[in-house]
Order: sequence, then structure tokens, then C-alpha cells
Amino acid sequence: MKNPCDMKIILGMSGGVDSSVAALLLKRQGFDVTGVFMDNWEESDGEGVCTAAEDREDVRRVCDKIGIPYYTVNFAREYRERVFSYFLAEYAAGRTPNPDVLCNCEIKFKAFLDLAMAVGADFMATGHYARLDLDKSQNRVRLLRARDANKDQTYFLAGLTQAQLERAMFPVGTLEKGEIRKIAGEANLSTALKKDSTGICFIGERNFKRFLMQYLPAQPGDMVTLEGRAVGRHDGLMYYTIGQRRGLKIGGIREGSGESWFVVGKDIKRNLLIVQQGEREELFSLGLYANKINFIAGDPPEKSFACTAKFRYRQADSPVRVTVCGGGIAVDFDRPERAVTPGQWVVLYRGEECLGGGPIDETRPLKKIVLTGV
RNA sequence: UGGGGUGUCGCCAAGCGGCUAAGGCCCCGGAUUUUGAUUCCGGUAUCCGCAGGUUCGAAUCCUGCCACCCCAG
Repeated sequence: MKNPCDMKIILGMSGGVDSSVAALLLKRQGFDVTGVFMDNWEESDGEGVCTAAEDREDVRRVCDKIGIPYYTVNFAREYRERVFSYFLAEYAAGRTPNPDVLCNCEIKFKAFLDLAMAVGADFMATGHYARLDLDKSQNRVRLLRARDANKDQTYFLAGLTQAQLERAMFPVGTLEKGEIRKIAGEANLSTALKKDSTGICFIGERNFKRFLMQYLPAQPGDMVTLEGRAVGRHDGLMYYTIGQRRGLKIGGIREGSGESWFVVGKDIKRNLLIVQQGEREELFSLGLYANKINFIAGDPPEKSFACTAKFRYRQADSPVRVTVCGGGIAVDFDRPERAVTPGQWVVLYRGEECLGGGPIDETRPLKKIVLTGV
């Protein structure tokens, strides 16, 4: 084992508190830390608030304060080619992709990791809320949930492999968000009180629909009920996701129940958005199929096993049974699940350990959607 | 231009002579959130198709007009 001061660590810094504190912690532990800001999106319109420049400035301030070198790298081309193109293709196919999972697989833990290794780093680090555990008996790394269950980000890391995790460090994974802010405050880091960022990583917080419209032209059509009654118009199927309520602009209708309307399906062929008043059986499913699954350990624990799963980020875990078939899995839910959506990831957990996951391809509905009268 | 019915917030919809005109949906604002989804808070008609009248007092009663719907022609 090398001395910490001989261990070179390249830390991905976003300009937020978490990676700022990660830098501070690594520095205090004596590592040879370098902060790197990733500039992965190039504004094509002047519309979105360009927070990237501010974020980079925050990285600079924090690194100066801590006394570590910092650099900026640009992976815009890689992001566009490996993440954004997939993102658009998925939307065009009527699915709801999760670009941030892919961003971790392709950019932060591939392009960035490769760069770190190329400059002679021993490890790369990020400000993700997650923990790693070396299982010596099996000689493998386990990905564990963050100590702060509320901020856990293992969902976004479920696509990573042993080769990637072996070289990763998550310095803030053992801390609570409150502690992070406290540490940042005590160290006088400029990001101590900075609001947590939301939105798609790199693309940031902006009018999502308008953003998508720049790349996928609107194709308006009808919103219909299961009985084929037209109750509104949609701007294009790609702007909606299963289970969505807001933005449908459907008020009360005669003989209606007075409940809210939800998206329950899409008829791509006829360009129809299928909606339903209230949350009924059609919104729930009993299972799903994911054709491409990544098991962090390299292999599934068994051919068939019980565990828990999330179908969207920040959902509570649901008990499920998994059956491996080929490179994919069939998942059976113990209880019907609401709005399980193709394109989103199913991520499996066993206790604290994240086993892996993959994009959802198909669901097994509680009640099949049959359009009549159209 | 015979008969009947209806007109209350963007949409449904309570109210049928007396507190500052329910409620739901949509919408807007905020909280939560590295997927603008979900969820959670908060906000939104001084005014009831229009104009008169009756009354201490009307969205609620009366008269006229206008609009829409249905039946009959």
C-alpha cells in the first residue's frame, strides 16, 4: 500500500457542495488530489441559464481554498455521441430514458476514468452518495447504499462494472447531507449553501419540453380515454411519461369522477396519448422484462432470486422476484407497482447492496390497455 | 319567433331569498428531486348570460332581451 501522499486521485467536481466536500476530505486524508470540472454540454441556444460557467468558477474557488490544482475537461462530443443520441432515440421511440445512468457508465466512469488513468491517477473520485466495500473473500467490490438513505444515488450507478468501481472512490457516501453542509461551512467553502442541483446532469435545469422540441419536432395528436373519447390534445407523445398528471390540461368533464387525469399509455402508431381519470388498474403492473442487465458483481447471484427493486430514482424499494434469462431478467412484483415505465431503469438491491440494473423494456400490466372506439 | 330546457371561475359543478358565492379538475407559485414524472403545501370568481324590477336583503323571485340545447315542424 502506498502512502496517501503518493496516491494520485482525480476528483470529478460539479461545483456543488458534495464534490467540494469530497475534495476537502480527500485532501485532509493526505491524498494527492486534483479537481476536474467536466464541461459536457455546449449551449446551442442562448436560452438556458448558463450555469456551467458559474459552476466552473465555484470549482476554481473551492480548489484554491483547499489548495489543490484543478482543470477543466470537455467531453461534449462523447456526451453527445454516447448519451444524448441514445436519449433522443429513446424519446423518439416513445420511451422515457434515464440519461444520467448512462452518463455515469459512458462519461464519468469511462471517458473521465480513462483520462484519470492516462494521467497516472490511482483512483478517480466523485461526490456521489454511495459507498464501496471490498469483499476480500470473493475479491470483488460491492456497491452499497449511501449512509444518508434520503440522498442515496446508487440508482444512477447501477450500470457500473467491477473494472470501473475498482478504481472509484465516493468520499461523501458515509456522511449525511447535513454533515456535508456543516463541513463545507466550517471550511468556508463558497459552495456551502449552494442549492442542490436538479435536472438532467449537464443539460441542467431548464424548460425540458422546449428543450426537447429543439431536437424532436412536435407531432400533436389526441388524448383519448380507454373508450376512445377524445378529451384533449397533446403536443407530441415524447413529451409525456407514464403516470404523468401535470401538463395534460384536462379539466372536468361531464359524467367525470372529478379526479385528476393520468397518462397510462401511448399508441405510437396512431399518435394517441392514452389517459385515464383517477389511478386505476391500467396504471399498475405486475412485472417487467429488462433485456440488458448489468450485474455489478459480474454475474447474477443465482438463476432466480428474491430481492428488492426500484423502478425510478428515489422510489421506496419494492420486494420482487428475479429470474435471469439470457442477458436479461424477468421481474415479478410482490405487489402491483404504479407507472413502471419502459426506458427507466430497474435497479436491484439486496439489503444495503446494489446488485445492478438495466433499462426496462416491457411491463406486464395488471390490466391490459385495450383501446375501444378509436 | 310552436313547445320544453339550460346559462355560476379555463373545465365540471354546489347553491333554490339572508354569514365575506362549496368542492373537484386544469392552471399558477413553492417544497421535495442530478430523469421538469409522482407526491406534498399554498394561490386563484366583490361576482353568478345581459338589462331592469320586487325586497331590509337576490346567483337564488318577476319582466324583457341574448346565447346554446332538445322535441315538434
